[in-house]
Amino acid sequence: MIDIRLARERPDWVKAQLAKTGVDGAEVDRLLGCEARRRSLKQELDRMRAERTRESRALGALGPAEREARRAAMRALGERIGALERELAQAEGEFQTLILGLRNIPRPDVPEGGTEADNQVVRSEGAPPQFSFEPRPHWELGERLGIIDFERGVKLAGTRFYVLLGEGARLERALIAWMLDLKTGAQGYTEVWPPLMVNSAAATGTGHLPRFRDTMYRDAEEDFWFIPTAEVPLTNLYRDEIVDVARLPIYLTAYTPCFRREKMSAGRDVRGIKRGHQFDKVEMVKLTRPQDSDRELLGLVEDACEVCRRLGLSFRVVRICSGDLGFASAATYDIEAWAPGLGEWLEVSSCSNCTDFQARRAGIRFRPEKGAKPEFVHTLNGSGLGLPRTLIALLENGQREDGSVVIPEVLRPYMGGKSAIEMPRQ
RNA sequence: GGAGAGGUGGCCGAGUGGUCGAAGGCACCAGAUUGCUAAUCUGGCAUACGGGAAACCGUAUCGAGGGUUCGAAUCCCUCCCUCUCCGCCA
Repeated sequence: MIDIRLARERPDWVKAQLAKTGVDGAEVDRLLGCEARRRSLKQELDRMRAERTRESRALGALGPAEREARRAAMRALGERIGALERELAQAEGEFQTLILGLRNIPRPDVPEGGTEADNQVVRSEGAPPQFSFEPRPHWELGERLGIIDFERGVKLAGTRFYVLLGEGARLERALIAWMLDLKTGAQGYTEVWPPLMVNSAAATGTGHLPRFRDTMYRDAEEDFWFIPTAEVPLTNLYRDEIVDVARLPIYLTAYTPCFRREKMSAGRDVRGIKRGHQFDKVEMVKLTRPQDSDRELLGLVEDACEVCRRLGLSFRVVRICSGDLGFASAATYDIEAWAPGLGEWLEVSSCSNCTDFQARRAGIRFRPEKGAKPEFVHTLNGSGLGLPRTLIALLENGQREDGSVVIPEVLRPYMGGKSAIEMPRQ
């Protein structure tokens, strides 16, 4: 959530910043109006409670007869306090709804723009492969190789599910193991194996609740939400804690399956493995001091690029414009890998600086120095990478005319030394 | 799932209706002191919100939420969590 004090002190500035993301200034006005009402209610309530405390203590010292005489008046005061408390609770609830529903403020250097079309390609790396034949899409390659089974995925679960088989399953496992080795090795992240279900508090901490409850799967009876990304458990690891400043920055990584309803994307990307209800991802999360987060975002992007680079993929880095930023993000870079079969750039990673937005929601703080007041950390997250789209890029880039697929050098030790996935014998 | 015990400040731990935000201890910070690498003494030391230029003041917070009461850490109800034992299970 945003800093309500900032909004109170510089409402015009906050409105101007949020306007860049498409937020109507009236929303900020509503929030401030509600906050003012809440504050004045609290002030009046504080006065009345102070009176009650004072009088009650005096009563305690009195004899039974006098106490009895004043009881009615005190009771009336208690009832007025109760009424005011209910009123305050309602205002407080409204305020929480509003502030939890308001998105993060973009960093000042984020390019302004309304939609995806205004995103900027920052740089490109790696030449796209040239084919002497028409490159096939991954679903064709996967089915012919017998490593992706769409029909049986539908049989088991439904549309948007698939099954990886044989070398396909092995390749997925190889990618996970290799990526984690890279993250935990040269890149210095600490590996985490978190719960795949989290409670509402955690889902609220990262900004997924309350606004995006429709996008998550949940347990019907208990307060469990299937994680849409490992960002949720990783960022919430230190929820309601004051982390030792000497430990910052904290780098975390985890491989997890991710679960998304994809209701909003009905009809989009229905073919292939680009968008499923369940997918694997290796995620990176950083907790940093506020003054370090801009620099750490660049490092995060670089850590994701390095995965593409070592896989031999052709990729580009895209700076997301203000209007296309995610809810919690103040600055985002996407990394897109070229998929020659699909003929499109695939978002394989999205790296964001969420500044103090999530830290405020989740209560993650640090003490800059001994005796100083705790401040909110900055949180960052990025995919390193999303597995299905990486798999698409590998299959489509590595394909040969006979339908076999070359395995990148770095993955071969994880694939039993194999250098290619060959077509099955008829 | 059943039975029992328990959840109090950074930690340990007292407190069973009234100046209790909460004794005491540990840890921490400041000062004093001692000729020795630490001891002793004194003082300070929760968080959030609101008001105030500030000193400071007010309110809330003793797992969470309700209730009783003039007044609740303390009594009642519901829920959550932890521990022990039993059952069940990968």
